Amino acid sequence: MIERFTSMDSDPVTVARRLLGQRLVRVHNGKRLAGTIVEVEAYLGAQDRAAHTYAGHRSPRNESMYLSGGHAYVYFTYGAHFCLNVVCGSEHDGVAVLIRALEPTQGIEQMFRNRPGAKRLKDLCSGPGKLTQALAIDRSLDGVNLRNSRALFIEQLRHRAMSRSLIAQSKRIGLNPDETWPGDWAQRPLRFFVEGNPHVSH
DNA sequence: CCCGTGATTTAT
DNA sequence: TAAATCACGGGG
Repeated sequence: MIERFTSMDSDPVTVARRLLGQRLVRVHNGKRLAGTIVEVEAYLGAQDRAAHTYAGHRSPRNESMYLSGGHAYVYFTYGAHFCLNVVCGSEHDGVAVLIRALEPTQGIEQMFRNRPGAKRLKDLCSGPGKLTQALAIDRSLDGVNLRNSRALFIEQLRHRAMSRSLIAQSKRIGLNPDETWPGDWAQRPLRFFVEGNPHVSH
């Protein structure tokens, strides 16, 4: 019996590390689409220049990032892409983990149909916008509870976090260069990925 | 390297 | 009201 991953109450760095190696599952039109999480980023809330909740900012877009740990925060960006975050901590914290890449494990044929143009398995889920397209994740899933939703959830494949030697760290992707950012927020090693896994984003 | 895309945020 | 920004992806 496979259990759900439910330990999202911790800080986003802890949750980020624990999410690596677990399985994201989407059930859409009666089909199961799933993949192993291989790359994530932590966003630390009011103090974090790169977080949507920086300085306590609130808007219709980011409202669900203030829900309690275990909810989904899905937003639309660059006129084309959806990104999926796992909200962490307690209600009002505004902290989350961005899911950046998956290794596809189930429903792969449907994922290719969802992403016309993708040729190789590696093209399917190797980026935050790619994986939401492959798994048919959009704003209709914003705010769902990943602990009890039947449409979107996370299965716990391993009880302990992945071994430290398999987890690599780096600065987060796609942020403004440091000179425009007071402090070192753009440089902090808040991206975590499975060392050597070919499905990590490029 | 460049550029489309459009919601959101920030400047005027 | 207008302009800039953006946790991106795809194509050279």
